[in-house]
Amino acid sequence: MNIHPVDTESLNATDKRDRILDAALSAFAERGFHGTPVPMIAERAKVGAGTIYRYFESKEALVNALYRRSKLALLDKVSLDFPADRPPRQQWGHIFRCTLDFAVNSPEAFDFLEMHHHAAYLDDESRALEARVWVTVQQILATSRLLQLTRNEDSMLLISLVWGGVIRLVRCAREGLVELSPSVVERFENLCWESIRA
Amino acid sequence: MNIHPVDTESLNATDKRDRILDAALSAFAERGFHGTPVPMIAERAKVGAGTIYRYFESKEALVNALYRRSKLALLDKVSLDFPADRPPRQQWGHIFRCTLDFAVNSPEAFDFLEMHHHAAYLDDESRALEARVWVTVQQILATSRLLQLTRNEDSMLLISLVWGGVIRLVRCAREGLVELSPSVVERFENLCWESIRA
DNA sequence: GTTAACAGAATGAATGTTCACTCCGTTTCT
DNA sequence: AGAAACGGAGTGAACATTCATTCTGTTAAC
Repeated sequence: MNIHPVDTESLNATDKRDRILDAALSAFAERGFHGTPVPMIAERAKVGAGTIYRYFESKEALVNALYRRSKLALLDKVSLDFPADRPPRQQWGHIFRCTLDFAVNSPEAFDFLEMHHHAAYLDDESRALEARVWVTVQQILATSRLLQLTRNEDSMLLISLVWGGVIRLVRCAREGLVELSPSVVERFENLCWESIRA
Repeated sequence: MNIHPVDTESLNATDKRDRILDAALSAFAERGFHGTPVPMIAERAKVGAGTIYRYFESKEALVNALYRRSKLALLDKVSLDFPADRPPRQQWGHIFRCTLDFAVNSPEAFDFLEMHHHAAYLDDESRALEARVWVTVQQILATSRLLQLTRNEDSMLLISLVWGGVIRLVRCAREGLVELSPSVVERFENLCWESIRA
């Protein structure tokens, strides 16, 4: 018997859907897709196991919804206030800081997005989103290359080096091998830029 | 009683053990640890499911044995003919080429080693091996820094950038976004070196 | 204003499936 | 022949998913 009044706000459907997504994110980021039982997600979300199936058709539909939510969260962060009319150096700085911000403030989402084996269960919509992001980044780099501000090198190689480096930096920070102090962040941003600039 | 050598016997056994490890590697690299049923490994290795338990105590013991075998394969490759008495530039080239060689010739082992979620099931022995490799790399970089041949920067940052970049390059190649031609390999090797040298 | 009836969201025990691992009859060695 | 290795059906546990039921907020009746 619950003698306290029920908070009707918290029973809002959107809110519950988000609770399930949040719970799934923390579980997947920690244990992977196959390593996470649906009932565990239900427990973390504090809902019945059956409730999850009111919001998502299947475990696979859930992980896809989560993937898109996470990817869009990062994409939106970068897109907001993107300095489209400033020099590539500033554009790079913006992307870099947004990404690190995201990694620090939403570590589970960042880890989840960088996990392997997404390919095995991602649906067409998720893959389309992935491709969209990729094309955007390449366009930015192509532009700065035309301006001769970055190296005259295959953009895939430059992106690989810098993006791989950022991901690795975050992982090292996660493992306590590096502290992401403002100084370290700034130095790494410069290090990356030095490695791709003309 | 048995006056015959047991060579044949043990060779067969070793061979079968390797078949199981090979099968596990291809399955784990493709589907992850939790996503791979033991009977699937047995089928790929063309042995009975029970036979696996003659060679490995559990699925977890199997993945640990596999992890160490894969890690040591890369480590041995780098250690063999390591140009310890040549300049850091050549040492880097050696590490880089060995790693790419490994990624190209043993793609499953490379992918498997770079997967997330090893932490969840790796035992002490596996983690000790991991640490050993890490320390070795840091020592090499520390030396070249003393010689003022690489940037006077936190070695963790330099390693993050370069190692992260290599991993990302391999993944891009895997996805068909880059072709690992000799020219690309050489250019990326130089790109990495440029990014860390003094 | 109070109560009864209703709609549909939520639940968690039940279901059928799949898993890691075992056991024992068969095969392969010496 | 005897021993060791093997295979794969068998086993209980854990899984994803379902569904009969409960709960809750809203409305209708008086």
